[in-house]
Amino acid sequence: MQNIHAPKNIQELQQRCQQINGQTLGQLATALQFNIPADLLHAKGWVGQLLEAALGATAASKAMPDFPDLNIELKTIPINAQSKPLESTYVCSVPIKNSMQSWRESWVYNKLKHVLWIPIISNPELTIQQRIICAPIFWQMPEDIEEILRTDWEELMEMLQLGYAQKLSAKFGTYLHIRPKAANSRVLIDYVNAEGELTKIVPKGFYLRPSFTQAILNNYLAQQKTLSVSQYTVSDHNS
DNA sequence: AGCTGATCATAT
DNA sequence: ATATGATCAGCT
Repeated sequence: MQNIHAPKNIQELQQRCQQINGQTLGQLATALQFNIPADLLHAKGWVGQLLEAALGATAASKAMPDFPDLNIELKTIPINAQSKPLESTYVCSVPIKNSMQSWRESWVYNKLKHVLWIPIISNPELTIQQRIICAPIFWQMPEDIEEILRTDWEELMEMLQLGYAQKLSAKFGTYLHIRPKAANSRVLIDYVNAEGELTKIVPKGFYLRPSFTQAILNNYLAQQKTLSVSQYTVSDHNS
């Protein structure tokens, strides 16, 4: 596996997903000549970048889908052997200064409209190289889900526009919520609060709660499919 | 144990 | 500084 170009069509992308389905991250990293980090603390984006390389996602691009020609976004989901998401999913940064957009114009909607989810069995007791790539989930945002996301997004953006960023905690939002997104909490940007005063806040990002990705996984599993072709069968429910 | 706030690396 | 890719880790 080498010199991977951008997939020309969705069939080609599906084929590539099939080729890595069931492989360990160690196997894939070796094939792509990626160095395997000792831990993810100092390599938090490593898994995503490995999968990007394997599938021919356009690397180092900005404000674009991972597969621009196909208009598909790639997201890895760390899950345990019971197919439970272990983390939330980062979507994009929150536009603080921009004037109000409509939902359909928003970055959140356009990033999440078509997503290729790739679950990775990532139990903490598994070393990085032992972690297993599962079957791909090609997903298009259903209408009922869109309504929930749209409502979340509109409420969150309204709070920001009205100057209530300080009160806007991660507790708001059914599926979509807002959390800090910065190198650290000392990174600050300008923000006009509800009183019209110029203040500073930590840059923020949109994230999807684990309950959101759990619903996607459950729906997929309900179609009599398994997430992995390896000896590690995700559909086995125990402990 | 799950959630929320904080944090890490790299590229442009 | 801000975008990409996320996971860490303290607190409830």
